[in-house]
Amino acid sequence: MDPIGFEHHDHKSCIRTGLTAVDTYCVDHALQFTPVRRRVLEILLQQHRAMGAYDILDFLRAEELGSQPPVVYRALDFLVRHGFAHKIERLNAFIACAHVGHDHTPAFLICRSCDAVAETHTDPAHGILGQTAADNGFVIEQTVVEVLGLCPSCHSEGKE
Amino acid sequence: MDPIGFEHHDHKSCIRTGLTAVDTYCVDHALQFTPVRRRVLEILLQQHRAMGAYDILDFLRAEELGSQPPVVYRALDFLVRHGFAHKIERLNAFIACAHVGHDHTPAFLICRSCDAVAETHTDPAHGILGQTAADNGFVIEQTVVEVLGLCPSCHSEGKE
DNA sequence: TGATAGCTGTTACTTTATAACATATCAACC
DNA sequence: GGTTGATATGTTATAAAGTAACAGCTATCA
Repeated sequence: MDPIGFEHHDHKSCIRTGLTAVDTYCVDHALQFTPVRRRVLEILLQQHRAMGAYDILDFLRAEELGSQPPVVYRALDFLVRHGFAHKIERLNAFIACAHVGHDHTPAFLICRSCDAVAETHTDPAHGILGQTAADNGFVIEQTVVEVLGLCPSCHSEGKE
Repeated sequence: MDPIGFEHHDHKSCIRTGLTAVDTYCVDHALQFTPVRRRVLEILLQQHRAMGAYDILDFLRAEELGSQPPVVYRALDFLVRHGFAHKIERLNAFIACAHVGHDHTPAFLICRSCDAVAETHTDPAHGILGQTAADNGFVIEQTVVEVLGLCPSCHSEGKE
């Protein structure tokens, strides 16, 4: 499970693979992967970047697939709830999950210069943080890890 | 540096200590710790919880210390920029720093049941995440770590 | 003494997100 | 086959969070 986001790749196959994985998962788990939900995920996969809910809504509007905020927020809620997409809290934005089907705690590397986002993973239960939580009787359920900095290409261009 | 937030403590002294530490830091670093900025920090210390900007603004309004959003957002920006307060992205809220003066990467334990927030710290540069960033040439500048779950007292009360 | 830099006050606005209710779809069950 | 319940969508309206832009104030200092 390498981080996905900064390197070049076969993007068409990455969209296809992502949708197929979710199709399969939804069939297996009796989830309704409806047209709106599918299209929102497809937009996220196609754009391959963190998108605001209203950015996504613009796409839906253009194709008459729902035009009001609750439509896109509900679809995003479904996708996030089932791990098909993630919310980047720091950006108030959403991104397709790069590791559908793998149980993982996502972590994001966010470039502050070009806004590229790469998904990787982490293991909060171990290390100093997990130890602190355990010592204090705190029960970890979900972990948000978002790293800000400079991606390889912005860094090599000497961006400040 | 123990996590601060869930256990009982001498709260008055904690407010006093926090303000004094920032007073000193600002004198040493030629920062202007103005009345509005001081009062916002004091409110955060007194309330000892994550507060939305508009919650803080309500306090300021009541004492005629500025009544419009930019006033509180600017004060918060100052406090966050210098590490006297932190933003909890997940809650769109702010909290006084519990470790002023110590150079640290804050991490927060957030109870989803009672909204209590405890500040602890982490070390993102080490572990799997730091390794991944290094391997990919990503330069880490800032890290957001927010853990959601159940605090000891909500957990022991059997909250779901 | 006027020029600069930084802080505050205010208006107006943008962006992000949700409550509430009506309508539609579909499968399970009698 | 009609009823019911659960789930999804459509829509209006509004709440909550955050910012741009500009005017005015204060202190410092060349």
